[in-house]
Amino acid sequence: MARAGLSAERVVAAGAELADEVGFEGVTPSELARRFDVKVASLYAHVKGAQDLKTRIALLALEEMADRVAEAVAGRSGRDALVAFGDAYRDYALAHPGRFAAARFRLDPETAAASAGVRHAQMLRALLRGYHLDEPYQTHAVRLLGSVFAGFVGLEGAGGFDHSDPEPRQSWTEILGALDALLRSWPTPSERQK
Amino acid sequence: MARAGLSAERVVAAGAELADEVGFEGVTPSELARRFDVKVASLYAHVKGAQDLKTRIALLALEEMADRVAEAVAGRSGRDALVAFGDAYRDYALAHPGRFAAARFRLDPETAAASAGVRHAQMLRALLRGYHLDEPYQTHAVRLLGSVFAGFVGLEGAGGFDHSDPEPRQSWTEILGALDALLRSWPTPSERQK
DNA sequence: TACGCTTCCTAAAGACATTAGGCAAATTCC
DNA sequence: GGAATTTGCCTAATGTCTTTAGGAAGCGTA
Repeated sequence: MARAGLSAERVVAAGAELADEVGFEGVTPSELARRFDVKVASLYAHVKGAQDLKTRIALLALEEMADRVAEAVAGRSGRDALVAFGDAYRDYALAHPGRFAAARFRLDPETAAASAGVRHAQMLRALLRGYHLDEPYQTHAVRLLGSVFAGFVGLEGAGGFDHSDPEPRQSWTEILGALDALLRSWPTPSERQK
Repeated sequence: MARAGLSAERVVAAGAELADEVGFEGVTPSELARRFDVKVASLYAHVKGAQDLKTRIALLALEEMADRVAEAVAGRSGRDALVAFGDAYRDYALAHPGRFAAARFRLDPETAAASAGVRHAQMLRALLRGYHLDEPYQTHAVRLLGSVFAGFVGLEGAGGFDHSDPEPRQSWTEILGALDALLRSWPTPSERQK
């Protein structure tokens, strides 16, 4: 009885590949076992179950995204950093739609707190240092950027921009530029006086 | 053999209720049949299958959201309309998380084209008339607003804002205000000269 | 009242997730 | 190098879900 040479890492990595091919919801222990040419039950030696598998893929995706973003923004600041951050995020999602969907998988609070998700937030805050925002505007800005990134990329990936004309890429560039301007003037002078 | 009095409408409505209770992915023909105290196969007289059921719930949610937004923005313009739009959208998602998730269910292109999803885009464009943007900035703006709305509400609903301090509501208000300012100065004077 | 349409049923097949228990391959230790 | 142990993969079985086929009973209508 030859062994397939599985391991938790290989199973999760294959799950991530599978997600990119067929969508995150198509990632099932059964399909994965088929790809490894192994019986389903065998996977349970490496992964606790379907939930665990999805969670691990989500964690992997969060790590990978955080790594790419970190590399992209390294040595940049201000608008350059904003664009680098956004592009790294979006490029990852376009290249790995299933992993990106996985990264949006709901994790329980403890798992989320120990995930690379916190690095994402930290990097956003680091990016915003270049804009000299005081609290609570810094938090508002983190949420705004997170919302725009997740929202735009999610809609683009879901085909939400398929039936109107300019390339999504153009809107993306303009939006990043506008966000840069917005952050520079936030809070507005009139609000600063309060 | 007493009849349960089902119909496609009742099944879909119950499916929407169920989605809000247990999440959209928890909506299954089996669970629905249990709630109606009916055998699973009976549902197939009203709905083609699980996919059809989910699609119909998605369409219902899109309709409901569009109706609420339409009522909220009626008679308003500019910043008032923007805030009304955003609040109606967000309030709906908070009150009906399962339906909101359903509205983000991927529909095939023809179904999407015939759905209330197009009303959403039309209403955004109508809203933006108050900001006098020329193409392609109007499209960029539609995409920006769509991204912020979907992104913020999605993250909030997923608990993404649970571990930092200001209430999401505050960030939301500030973000809407900032978007209003952004749209007013978009494109920037320097870009207008090009 | 008898007809037909619709609603709901039983029955059955196929896919997936999960657990229990067994055997063989790899690893470790002498 | 061989024995002991750990580990990887298997068979078997159970329960859940989806879907289809075909039958019987309620409901409206002629």
